[in-house]
Amino acid sequence: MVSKVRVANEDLLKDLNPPQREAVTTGEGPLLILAGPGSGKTRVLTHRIAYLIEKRKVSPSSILAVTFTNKAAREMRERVERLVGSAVHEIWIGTFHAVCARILRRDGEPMGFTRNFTIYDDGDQLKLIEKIKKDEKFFEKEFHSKAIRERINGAKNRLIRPEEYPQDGSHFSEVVSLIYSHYQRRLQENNALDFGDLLMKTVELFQKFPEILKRYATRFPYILVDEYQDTNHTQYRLIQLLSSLHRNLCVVGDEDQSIYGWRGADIQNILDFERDFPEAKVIRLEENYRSTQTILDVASAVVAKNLLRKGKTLWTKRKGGKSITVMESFDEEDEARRILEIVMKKGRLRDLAILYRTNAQSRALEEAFRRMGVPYIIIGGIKFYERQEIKDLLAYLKVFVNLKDSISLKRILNVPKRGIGRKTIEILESFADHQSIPLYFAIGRVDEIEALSPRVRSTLKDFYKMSEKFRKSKEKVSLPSLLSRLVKETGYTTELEREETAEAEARLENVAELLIGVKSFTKRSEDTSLEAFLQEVSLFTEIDRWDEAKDAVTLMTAHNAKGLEFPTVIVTGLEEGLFPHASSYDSIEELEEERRLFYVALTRAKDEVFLTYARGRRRYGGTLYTRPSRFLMEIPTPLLEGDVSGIPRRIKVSSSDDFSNF
DNA sequence: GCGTCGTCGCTTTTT
DNA sequence: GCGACGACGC
Repeated sequence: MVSKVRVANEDLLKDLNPPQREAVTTGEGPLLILAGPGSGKTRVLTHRIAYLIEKRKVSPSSILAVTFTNKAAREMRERVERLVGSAVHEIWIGTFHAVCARILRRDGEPMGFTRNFTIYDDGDQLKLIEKIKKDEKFFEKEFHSKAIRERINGAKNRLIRPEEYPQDGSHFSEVVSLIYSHYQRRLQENNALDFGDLLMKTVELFQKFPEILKRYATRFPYILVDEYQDTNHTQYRLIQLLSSLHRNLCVVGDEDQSIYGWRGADIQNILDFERDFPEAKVIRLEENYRSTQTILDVASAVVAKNLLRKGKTLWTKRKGGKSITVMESFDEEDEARRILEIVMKKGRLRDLAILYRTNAQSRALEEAFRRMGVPYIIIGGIKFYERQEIKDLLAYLKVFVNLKDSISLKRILNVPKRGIGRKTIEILESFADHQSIPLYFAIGRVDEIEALSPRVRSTLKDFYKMSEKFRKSKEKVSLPSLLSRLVKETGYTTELEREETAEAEARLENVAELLIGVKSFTKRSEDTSLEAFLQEVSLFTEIDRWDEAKDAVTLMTAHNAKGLEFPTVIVTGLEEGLFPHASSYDSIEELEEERRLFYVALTRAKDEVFLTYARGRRRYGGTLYTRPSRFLMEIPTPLLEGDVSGIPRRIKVSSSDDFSNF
């Protein structure tokens, strides 16, 4: 093992091309690496970290590497470990959210929550907003909770506090601002933070307590950020603050792959890097090691239509390559059938990815695959950790860790059914409000609540006793045994077993899968505490589930495909209104983002690309007749084969076209 | 407190 | 065209 590591060290620069080598060896000062798809970005990042440690004798503990997904973080960790061995454990490698959660658990207490805070997902956010609407009497129907949530999230992405929420004179902006401030207060009462808070509270912590910032900024003289084009304003500020002392900031990104603008990502962050750091060195990685020249030509031709970019020229030693095949279908079922024909001709199913714009498109494909018995994996859609039974069990665990988490508590009070209904919860909540105590403590004091019947009181006491027992045992027993005892003692599975329906069956399977998941977590994780498990689950993403070893076709959205590669890629639903999506029509920025998304989809392919579109698509029952996507038209005709005659030279989109159903 | 019926929103992408 | 969730009745 030791000798292996040493050999790797000597080879640290051997297999790198000149710009890659420069990116790895450039020492101090800000560095912007513009890395096209397939240009060895992760290779450069990992080798750079190894080079810092081995050649520049930088302590591993003074390096911070930030990514967007757990998958990217894990991959970076594994690859750095191969280069430097166990020193990798001292490096902070993690997603923005995980790194912030770690900082806040250590030092966040002055911000008004304790280290065992719960992380609320979008479902929890919605419940909280709805509760506020009820309590504060916002009855107007036009205030959709989801719209309010989007506004609150958007504000947090831009580091805007409730009292700073911009007023445009509309009633809605007043309501958002008001609900936002209630919302923040309630989060604090629940000792909970949402995703946006993880980032925003960390920045606020650093701004309010410069000595804490100084500690972190001193500790991390070397900061690396992956996918810099996807950072939002809050993440941008965070990185600025952390790197303010040493200015050894290395960011890697590609403005052409910026596809998260709708989530607050600001493409300007990467475009302005040289303005922020005038002394920055800029390195372009333009040699592509993934795709054929044909694929690159197509992708480049498409993205060249965008105006908001720095521009780069991708090239590869893999000259030529198969033409891109266009396929026209009658409708989505026909499309699925034809895709299956392509799939059947290929030997290894894991070599194939089918990409689409919206998750809803997976349905027709899924049915076709199932009918033909072809193995497939769908990433996205109904997520594992968002399934009811999983959320139920996790809610129990969350309460054991954080008693103030009333959202989770309410979820489990009557699950499985124990006769605690709406009325009882109302009585408990009103008592809790009057006493200014969290709901859980109200349950501990049921004897003081006269409005409750003796029977309900005794049920609540049983519930309380059981919770206390589990809560106290969580330090003593292992996580898997805690969970299996919980399942048994609450009677959660007994209730499902009695049902004897296919749905209950599936739920039982999911519960079993959760138990397996907990076991595997305990095996692979250093910190096997319940708290650590809950955090991992909260920050888990769909793509983390992707298992490349399994021989199955992968179905996912183009968004989820970023960072992956496949020998064959099939991009489906290339129709006006769908891809590009109709919601992007009213702004150039959004249309350019759609085009970048298409670019991302194309550049996942190593050898072969199929592009499909349907003439009509079922939507809400009716059929919508569609035209081929303008993106097809942007591909130079000589590079295409197949049903090219269906693609008009120019696609006119007139205002009379009805895309309102999209 | 629980089951049934009706309404509404969904299908843009998610850490 | 369906699923989730809320209102209402028992």
